Amino acid sequence: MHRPIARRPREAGARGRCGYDPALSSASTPRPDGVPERPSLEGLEQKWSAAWERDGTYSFDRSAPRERIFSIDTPPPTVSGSLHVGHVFSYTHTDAVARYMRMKGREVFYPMGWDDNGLPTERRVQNHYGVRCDPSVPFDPSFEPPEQPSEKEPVSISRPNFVELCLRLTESDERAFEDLWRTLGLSVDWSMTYTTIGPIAQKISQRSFLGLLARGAAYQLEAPTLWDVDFQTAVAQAELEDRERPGAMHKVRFTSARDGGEALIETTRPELIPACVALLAHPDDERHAGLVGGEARTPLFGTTVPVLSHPLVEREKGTGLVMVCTFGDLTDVTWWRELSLPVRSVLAPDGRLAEVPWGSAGWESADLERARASYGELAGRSINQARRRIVELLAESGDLIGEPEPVNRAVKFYEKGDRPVEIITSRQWFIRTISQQQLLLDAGRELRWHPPYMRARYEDWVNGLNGDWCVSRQRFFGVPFPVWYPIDGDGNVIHSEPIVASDSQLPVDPSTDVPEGYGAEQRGQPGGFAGDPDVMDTWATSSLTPQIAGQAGVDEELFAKVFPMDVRPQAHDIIRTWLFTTVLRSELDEGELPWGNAAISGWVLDPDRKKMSKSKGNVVTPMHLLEEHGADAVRYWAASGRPGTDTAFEAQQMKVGRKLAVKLLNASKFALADLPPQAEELAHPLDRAMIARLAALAAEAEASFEGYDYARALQRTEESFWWYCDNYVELVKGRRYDPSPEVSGPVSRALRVSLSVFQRLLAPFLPFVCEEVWSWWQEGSVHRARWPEAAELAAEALSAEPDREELALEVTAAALAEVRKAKSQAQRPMRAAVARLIVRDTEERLAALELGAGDLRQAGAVEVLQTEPGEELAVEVEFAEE
RNA sequence: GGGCGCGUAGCUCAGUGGGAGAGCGCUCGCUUCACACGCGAGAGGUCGCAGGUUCGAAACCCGCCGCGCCCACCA
Repeated sequence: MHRPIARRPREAGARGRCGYDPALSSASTPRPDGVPERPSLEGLEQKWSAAWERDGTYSFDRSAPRERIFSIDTPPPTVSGSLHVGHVFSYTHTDAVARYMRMKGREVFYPMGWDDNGLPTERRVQNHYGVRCDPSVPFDPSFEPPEQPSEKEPVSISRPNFVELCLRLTESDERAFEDLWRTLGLSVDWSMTYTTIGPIAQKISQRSFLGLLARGAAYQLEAPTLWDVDFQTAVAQAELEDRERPGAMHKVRFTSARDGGEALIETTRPELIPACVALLAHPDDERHAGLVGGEARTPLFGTTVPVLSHPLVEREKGTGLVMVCTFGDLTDVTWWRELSLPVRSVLAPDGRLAEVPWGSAGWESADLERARASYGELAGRSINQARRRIVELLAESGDLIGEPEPVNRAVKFYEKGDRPVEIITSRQWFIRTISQQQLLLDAGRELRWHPPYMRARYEDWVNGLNGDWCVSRQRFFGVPFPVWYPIDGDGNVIHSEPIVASDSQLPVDPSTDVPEGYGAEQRGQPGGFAGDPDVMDTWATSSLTPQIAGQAGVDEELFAKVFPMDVRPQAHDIIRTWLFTTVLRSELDEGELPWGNAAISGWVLDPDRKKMSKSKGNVVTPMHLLEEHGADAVRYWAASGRPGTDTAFEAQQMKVGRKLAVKLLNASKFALADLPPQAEELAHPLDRAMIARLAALAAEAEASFEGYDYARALQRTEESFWWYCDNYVELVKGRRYDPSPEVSGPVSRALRVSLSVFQRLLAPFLPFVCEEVWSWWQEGSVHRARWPEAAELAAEALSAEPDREELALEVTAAALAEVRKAKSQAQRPMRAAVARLIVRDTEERLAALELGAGDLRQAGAVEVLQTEPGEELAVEVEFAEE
């Protein structure tokens, strides 16, 4: 039995009134004739970034109350490196969240910093200007770099002059970065930028250091320190990385001092035999029980060393007997400390074996002449040269047992270095971390991590700390330690009694500034003073970015408004450095977390899933990308990378993003161009169902953003938008063009409301195209419009039978899809007329379909629509004669 | 050695207790009155392997395999 469906749409159901969102109600203002004939993405970046700058769209209003402010501890990119796709990727994530928060009514504190201090800049400046920093050279206010830089004979200049050149060079880098960020559409307030070498950063960094010093949380110590022999500076545990290097295991004979018996050890570092201070066995190792407690003699040098036991010795390794040197690795440091061993150091800071005073205290030998002769073969040589030579000497003396056995082993390198780090005793500044471990673990648990599993990396790191944080570097372009040391009458520098800078002096450079109570002429003189020659580790300043951006101690009112910050966005590879040190400094200085949330982003991998890096030659320059695909398209790709997840670089995804942007242009044009006046309320069940769906969508996108899951918000919104274009828009076309205002008025309203929602939901991701389509019909920036409220949309869509209407939308769209399928399979055009359409489905679904029947007939060009009960949706299509 | 994450269509990925999905790519069709930077359709999967829990598992539990990363060791 065929049952025709009534053609007339049902009367509108009951609906309630509610307070309107300003953006919703502004849709009722007369439409300006702002819809272009051929909408295009071309030039939107320039057009809108200029407009945003002119209108101060993103300027931070510091008069906002504290609870409304959302503050972001933006990562300051290293300006002396070049920008790469990874930057674009992660900064887009932050920007999407910032834009969401702004639309939610938060006043967003979103500054930008430039990390310009540190080694990378130093190296560039040295090469670029042909200069070399020498802190002993006096400041020359009129210094200009040579016109023809000479690499062979660099000009020695003072630290302030050197720093000035660093600033000059980084300034142009910073402009290039800002250009890129503006083109990408970061909603940063560009009046709030800072640099990590600028006076405010220096002042805050030095003041924090002096506070730590006064409270005993910073101290200096002459101690074994990780050391890079090329840069000749101390480095920190956090700056180390493992690299696989080939080496060789050498079996070497020591002799028992008691009976001349053999004591065999295995080592990969035979060049350190002259630095040997003990042999160790495991306490339970029967094999060496006879040796423990006695003494042994080193081969070639005849030094007498104790044989001791320690539980850290591994019995299975080598002979079970290990030589302790000062210092071969970090385990040596542990043994040296725990067993109170002496220091016998052979390695100079430049990575060569130093001259040592054989015969004097600590350098006694059973055969001094031989020790001197053997060591004479090594002194002055580099580590590798010395190793080769001592192997020859050991072979000649018969103390090398068998052939060296090649092994591949992981060696620790300074991450920017070319040779393995060594451990050298020197005087350095430290900040206490070991005594803070529990505090730091508690802080890590209090912090909300996105995604949560990233906390594990932090905890691993804190639990694995093996020494306090060494913060001094024997470099120049960094923040100096604000201390001097008195020089006694005999010319000795008294490091134990540092003269600290007064707070009003900050920032100071002790290499040129003079401590209070002294005159400049007393520098370096007996009875005078000497400036601390070192600078701080770059992380020692970067760890204060919340204080620097918020201008702690400089603009207290601002700082109180933005600190603690809401979120720290950063990549996972610097959890152990930047994140860890920032938590540490904030806990030490402020006694609280620096931020409530840590939003951790992944890396960009090349299509072969390798990390993109300059050395692999697989880096794509970001400006080129933006020019080729457009900023919105690139942002789309970036925003589809989930928090914390490494994402492959995919130009194809950018093309998809561009399609989405174009679709939004065209859908907006369809909805808005020559749109009839809107009615006061919705009238059609399908319209109400669509708006109800949008209410659910807005709620889901909001929940995702609140959990920093911008990717899910984008995915759901995009999915919904395509469904809307392909189904809803097709279904309502007939009513939209209907001459009767009774019909076109309500659908006009539905289109305005729905378009307004999509334009706003997509605005955090596609800021340029969304601003463009918003400008066609709305006042003000979409980026200052209010986020669509689910409750208001639900009220707009209020219906007497919401379930049936929702089902109607679903079934009608599904039936339309079936009609399209039939046309496609019959290879007919979509506008081909259908003489008769029979829809079979369950009773409930057919009852719902009644509500959408008019739209279905129109959209499918169906002349007669009939329904029959069935088990699931099926259609029968009779085409009209052609 | 410890930990974290991942393994779903050719590719990139969503789906976390009840119909195996999206986009891209591929194939076929369509000048459709917002859009050919378009529209419609189709093919394509033992959801890493094995066991368990459950009426029911891609999802939950146990084990294994593979990939990536972090930490530790690195005499």
